[in-house]
Amino acid sequence: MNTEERIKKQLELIETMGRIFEREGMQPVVGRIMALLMVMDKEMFTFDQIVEELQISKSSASVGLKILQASNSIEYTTIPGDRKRYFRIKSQDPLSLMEDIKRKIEEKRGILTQVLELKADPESRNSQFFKNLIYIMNHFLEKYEKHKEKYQNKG
Amino acid sequence: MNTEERIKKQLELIETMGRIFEREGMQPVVGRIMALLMVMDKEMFTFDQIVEELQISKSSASVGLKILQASNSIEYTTIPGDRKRYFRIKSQDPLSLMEDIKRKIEEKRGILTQVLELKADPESRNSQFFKNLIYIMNHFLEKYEKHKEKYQNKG
DNA sequence: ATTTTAGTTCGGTAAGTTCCGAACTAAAAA
DNA sequence: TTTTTAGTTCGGAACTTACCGAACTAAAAT
Repeated sequence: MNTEERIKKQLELIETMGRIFEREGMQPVVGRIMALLMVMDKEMFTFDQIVEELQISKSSASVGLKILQASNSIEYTTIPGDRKRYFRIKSQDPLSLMEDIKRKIEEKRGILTQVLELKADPESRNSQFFKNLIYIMNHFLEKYEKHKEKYQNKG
Repeated sequence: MNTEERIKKQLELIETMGRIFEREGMQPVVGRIMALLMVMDKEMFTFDQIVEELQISKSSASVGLKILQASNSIEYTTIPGDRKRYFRIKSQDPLSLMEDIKRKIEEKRGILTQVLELKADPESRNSQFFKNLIYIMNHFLEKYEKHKEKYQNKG
């Protein structure tokens, strides 16, 4: 694959990823900024480069970048003697991805526990189903913790 | 806690759960139908009972129930000599919850793999970060499979 | 001192979503 | 045969979101 082909595919991937981020609740422009910062060979973009590359307004870029910073997804560095901000994705601890998933499972478990506590009949069809769900959630959360420990110790 | 208190809390929980489902992409009415079928002591509701209980229009109920059936979240039974449909949540295999999570991780891994393949420099900051993410995803997917097997064998 | 750079903030608009009521249908009951 | 029941479908109103352009600001360059 030559460079030209590669760049074309990268641009396509930005659209695809943008839609995935959108499905997860980001607004379209925000998702595409995130995707841009992830896929291109250049990994630091200035405000104007983002505006130019994605063909969006300065205001959308400004708001979008603010949202991504607030959600801890990107950061910027500055170069002395250069007024521009250079934006890039924030490379957090890779485990934080798994921690997000864990938190979501815990949230669901919390809700199901409340539902169960409020049931008149703890043996009803739904009660039993929810007990099962909670059981499996506990099982996997437990296993997850063990593997996290191992992973952290080994590095 | 007496029955009255319990029912009041159940109604509150419907609102809370509705908002959680909303955050996950359901439209408000759909989320509240789902929550209703989950939390109340009665676990089978007719169309009219849903309309009445949630104070929504018949059209919203009709569309909402169709969406929930299409997404495999609810089902209905009928009673011979009774024209009404009795809707209830579908209690799938509890593992399917974990399978959903697995699929999402796999999807993300697929995208990151594509990103990585299109990078000019496979040792760039972002490339390295993505490699790390993919590594940890693989690690946990592998462990997940093992535990699933164990769980299925034991029951 | 004034112009340029690098953004931010505000107001409005276009598009999309969500929901409702009214009119409809198909089957069962009267 | 007419009426009732149990929904469905359609069109549009009300609201929300997503984005833009224009006006603005604060710092740096000229």
